[in-house]
Amino acid sequence: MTASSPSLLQGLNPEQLAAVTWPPQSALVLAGAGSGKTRVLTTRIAWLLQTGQVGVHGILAVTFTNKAAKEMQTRLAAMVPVNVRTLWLGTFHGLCHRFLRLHHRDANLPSAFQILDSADQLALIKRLLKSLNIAEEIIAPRSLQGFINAQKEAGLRAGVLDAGPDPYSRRLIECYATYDALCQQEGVVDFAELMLRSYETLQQHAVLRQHYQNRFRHILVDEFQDTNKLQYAWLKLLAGDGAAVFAVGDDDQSIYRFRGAHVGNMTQLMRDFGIDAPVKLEQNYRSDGHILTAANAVIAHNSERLGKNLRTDAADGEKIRFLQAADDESEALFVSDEARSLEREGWDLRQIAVLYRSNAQSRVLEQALFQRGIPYKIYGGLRFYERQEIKHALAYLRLMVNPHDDNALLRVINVPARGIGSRSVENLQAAAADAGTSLWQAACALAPKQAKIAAFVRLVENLHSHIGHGSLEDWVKSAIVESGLPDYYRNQKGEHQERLDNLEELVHAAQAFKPQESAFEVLPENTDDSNPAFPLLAFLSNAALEAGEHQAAGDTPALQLMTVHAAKGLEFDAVFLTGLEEGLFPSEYSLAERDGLAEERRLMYVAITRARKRLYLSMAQQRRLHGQTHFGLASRFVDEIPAAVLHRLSPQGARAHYAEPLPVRRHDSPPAAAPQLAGFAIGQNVRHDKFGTGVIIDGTDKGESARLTINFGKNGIKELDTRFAKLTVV
DNA sequence: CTCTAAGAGATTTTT
DNA sequence: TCTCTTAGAG
Repeated sequence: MTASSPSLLQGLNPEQLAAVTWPPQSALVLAGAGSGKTRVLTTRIAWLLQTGQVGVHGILAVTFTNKAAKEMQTRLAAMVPVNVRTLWLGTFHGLCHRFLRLHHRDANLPSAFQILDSADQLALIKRLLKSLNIAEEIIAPRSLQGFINAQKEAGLRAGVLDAGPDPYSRRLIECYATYDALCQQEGVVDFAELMLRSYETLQQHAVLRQHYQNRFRHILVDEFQDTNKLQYAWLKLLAGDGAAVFAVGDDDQSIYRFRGAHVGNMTQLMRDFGIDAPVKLEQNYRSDGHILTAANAVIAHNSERLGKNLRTDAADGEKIRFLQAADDESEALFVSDEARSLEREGWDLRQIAVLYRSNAQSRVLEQALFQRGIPYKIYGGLRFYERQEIKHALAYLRLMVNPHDDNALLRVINVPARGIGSRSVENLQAAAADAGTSLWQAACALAPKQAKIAAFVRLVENLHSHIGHGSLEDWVKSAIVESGLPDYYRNQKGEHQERLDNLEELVHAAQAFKPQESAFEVLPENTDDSNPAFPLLAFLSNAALEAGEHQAAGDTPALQLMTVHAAKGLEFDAVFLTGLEEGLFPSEYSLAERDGLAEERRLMYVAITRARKRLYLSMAQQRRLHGQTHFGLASRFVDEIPAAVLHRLSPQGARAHYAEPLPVRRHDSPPAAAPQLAGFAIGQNVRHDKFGTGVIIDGTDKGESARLTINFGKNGIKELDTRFAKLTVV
């Protein structure tokens, strides 16, 4: 074995070095925000390879997002020469997809199975409910979708679910069973199915299981705190008795419980794999001291942590600025003005983020930024492969590979309009149901009698005939042109140019597409699967698994707007954390859930640790939400930040003054001219001996005194008379 | 088929 | 308040 080259381990701190050179045993690495997590993970792989402890063949490296997988791949390639084809590095779903392509027969799937994205899944569910004659008022399609996905992510099939006495649950379970049968019949798998089917296939086929258990000696997992129960079971099954699992994660950054993430997997891993204690990475290379102090202080309010405290060699830096704005509009204007000032001072707008708890908050911010002419970019819109025109084009491509894809057929049988209205489609569906065939077969049967359906059948047959000659790019071009989509969009009034551009872009994407994964390579053992449509199949799978960027990178510098969730894993020179109000952040919903507050606090921790140099916190005393005015108190999370690192800005002329420390001064007059309420006013913050601090949300003047409605946050909303209640203005 | 109007629902989201 | 979806009329 050659000694590892010094350059590989150079520059690692002692913690990182310990993690990277961990003996070939399982480990749980607790990696704090900004502690060099990705570096440790990739260097560990490089080190294992370089020291000859394992071949590329013996490594399985799993991430959650395509972005993270690519990042690792790039970094790894820079460290050691790796054959990307033999390395199993990818997302959970990407790897399961590869596995199912390779072993589709064992998994009982057709070789050309297709992947349903969430929207496709929902469409199929709606169709299913209709066919079962279940009104959407009885079972909402979205809740059924949530139910099915949750069950699959818990590893449960309809057959093993206990209906119990509740007829609604029984209904859901029946729908789940029918849904699975329908998917199987149509040869489609949803995201959760990719995982579950892989897991079951491994479980049921001992030879296959042993093959992979013997093969993967080192299993490395990124963002381990985000794994759900099924993913954990899958990892455990693959690891078997012999593999070393190297899991990197941060329990304090677990913010995806609502979609099935199970932090308990971290302690479970320690138990199942005999790990005595986690390896901790606590040295932070991102944020200045005060920012870290705030982050540590906030997260310390959570119990049941694995325990970790970030430290830095950096200076304290600037204090955290906190603004209590009168309302959401002034908050937004403050952010806008401040961002512009920062830009003038030489900060890069791309390195400044505006974060919020919920997407609805972005509107006010957008308006203010637009008003001030500050370029911004929002993360969270439709992604490339989710756009209507792209999904239409993809539906034609799917019919090209497999005309029995009912979802695809229904999507485009009348787009562009070709005289096959809802009535004709219903007839078609009835015919298919009667004959027990796909819609395509029913359409072919009806074609001799109905000219319009015959035309559509001819179109699809013609598309199908392209396969076997020409390139992927040619096929995509043909599908777009022959479908008539470009004319359809050209003839539509309104903005169609963007859609036409996107269709053009789809052709470019096909041109540039190279299937990266070996899943589509023809294996010696299944040579009969040399399906000539494989490039298209790979292209379609890629479109479903990797829906593309939320926003084109763009070259003009722009402020970055996103939810706190979307900001996880990113970092910025300056961060504006807005809407820090009780009920918003922490969200009202979370307070009702068990451990909901702890998760919100982790979210706050994530938000704080995004900032390198400067952090702004802001709240609005009055905010319009869903058409109603809400009066909110400052978030409890702000109070959890030590006063010593917090600098409260005065709302008036915050910009003009904040260069010098200001005395604590709060806004003490309501934004709207309010009637005198015995010296109080709506919107004011007041303190009561028993109820604590609250905000006046309503009041009636009674001459000498006033009757005030006060929101005391967690202590409830009280009506108090100023004659009796001892209230002091804060 | 397309347009309009009315109604419901409105954390967080990757694959 | 706003946005998305769907039902019904033209």
